This record gives sequence, C-alpha cells and structure tokens, in this order.
Amino acid sequence: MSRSNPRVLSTLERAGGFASAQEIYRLMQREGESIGLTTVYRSLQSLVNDKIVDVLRREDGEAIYRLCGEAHHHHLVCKGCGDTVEIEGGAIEKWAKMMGEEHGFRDVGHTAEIFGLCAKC
Amino acid sequence: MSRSNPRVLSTLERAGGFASAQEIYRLMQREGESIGLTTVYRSLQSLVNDKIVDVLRREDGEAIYRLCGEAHHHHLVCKGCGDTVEIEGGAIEKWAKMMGEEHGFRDVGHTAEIFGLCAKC
DNA sequence: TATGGAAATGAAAATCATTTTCATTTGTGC
DNA sequence: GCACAAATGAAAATGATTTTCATTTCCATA
Repeated sequence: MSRSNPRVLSTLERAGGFASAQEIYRLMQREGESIGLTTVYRSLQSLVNDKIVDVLRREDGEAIYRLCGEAHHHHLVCKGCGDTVEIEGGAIEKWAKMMGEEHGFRDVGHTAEIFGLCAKC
Repeated sequence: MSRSNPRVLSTLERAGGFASAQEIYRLMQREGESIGLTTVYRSLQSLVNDKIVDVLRREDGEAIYRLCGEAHHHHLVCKGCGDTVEIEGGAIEKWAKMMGEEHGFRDVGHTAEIFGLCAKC
C-alpha cells in the first residue's frame, strides 16, 4: 500500500479543487516540484479510497478529481468564445436527490453543464 | 464522411441496446460477421451524430452506447452494475433555461446525468 | 549509532480504448 | 466498362492509466 503524497493534495487544492492527474502532474512540474507521474496517480487513488476526493469523468473519458465537500457548482459555457460562468445549482441538487431516491438509489451524485451563446457572441 | 454500417446498429439492438464499441466488435466477430473495429467506431460515431444512440461512460472511462428515444431525457446510472433508468427532467429544463437567460445567453442547451448505487448494488 | 525491513518513489514498459493514416475495395451513375 | 466518391479495415499513432521492478527513504529497535 501507499499513502498519499501531501503535495499532490495541496496541488489539487491550488488547482481549484478540480483537475485531472495529468494536469496535476504538469502543474507540479511547472512549479519545480520533483515528482513522478506514477506517484501522482497513486496518491489520487489513495485519496479517493479515503473519500477525500471524488472522481468524475470528462466527456473524453479522462478522469478528473475533485475535493469532496467543495462547494458544488456548475458551469455555463459559451460555445462561441469558451467563456465560462460558475453558477449555483440548488434546483439541480434537489432534482438529482429526488430522482435518485425515487428509484431507490443511494450515494447519489450528478454532473450538469449548460452551454449556449453569450451576449458577445 | 461515412454513414453507419447497418449491422452495427442491429448488433447494438441485439445487445440490449447497451454496449461498448469493443463489445459490439467482439459480438460481431463471434457471430461470424466480417467487420473491422474501425468501422464499428465510425458507425457508432455517426449514430451518435444522428442522435440515434447516446454515449455514456463506464466508471473505467470506456464509452458505452445506448439506443435512445427522441424525447429529451436524462439518465440515472448505477455505478455498480451500469443499470440505467431514463428519467424525465422538467425541472432541469427550466433551470437551464433560466440560468442561461439570467446571464444573457441564447441558444441554450444542457447535459445532465445522475449516478449512484442502485438498490441491488 | 547501525541495521533490517517496510513503505514510498519513479522510470520505463505494458495495457487498453480510441483515433488516424492510408492503401484497397465497393458501389453508383454515366 | 469507366471514373470517381464513399466505405472499409489493417496497422500505426495517441493518450491516459496501470504495472513492474529496482532503488531510496523512513523508522523502530537492537
């Protein structure tokens, strides 16, 4: 077994609590930290086991890691310029929770994203 | 451009309307159909474009394809067994619309998915 | 302070799904 | 039959993730 390298967690925090293993690795490299990709993966796995971080998937299948307990929010993304607005999703939280319970699911999470054209585009 | 090979769609149907590209390929091989993996991928992509099938992700990141009706709906997916329930998303539609307008966006769409552990898992 | 073993580390190779390349085959209208 | 576009698939490329394995770091205890 291996325990998590604390610098990995602190980098994930600094990244806004939301990043892929590769991104964390690159970020640490850029900041002059000496660490191997293997250790980044191992540390993230261990953090997931300990339920300190969550895993989600990008649309291309890449795993992204997120600090548990982070204020959960969603994104409104412009298809034209890529501009992104963080939005609060109270309605969705409730909807997801309700739908999950209604079908006997537990440990329920969700992903959601809104996209469109912003005023400038 | 390429159009979908009809045998791919019929195999996906036969597979219960829920399978990965690799599984469809293996299934066709086993049934003696002569087809290349590339064609399977291309056909699935084309079916997705035409909105005849949906893509989801297994927990390990593998893409799974699923036949879907035309009504706009969302999925409640079990992280354990992959079981999927189609759910209606009226609340989300409104939420997305409202959030988009609030920030001056037009032509607004959204994605949403709920996941958790089903009663059996 | 040595020392022996357990845990951590990381480079390189292996794996696996997916995409790309490119040469060949198939089909269609003329 | 002929030319040309679309379809096909083998093989190579890509990219994330995992495995292997030799080395290094820690740490408790003699």
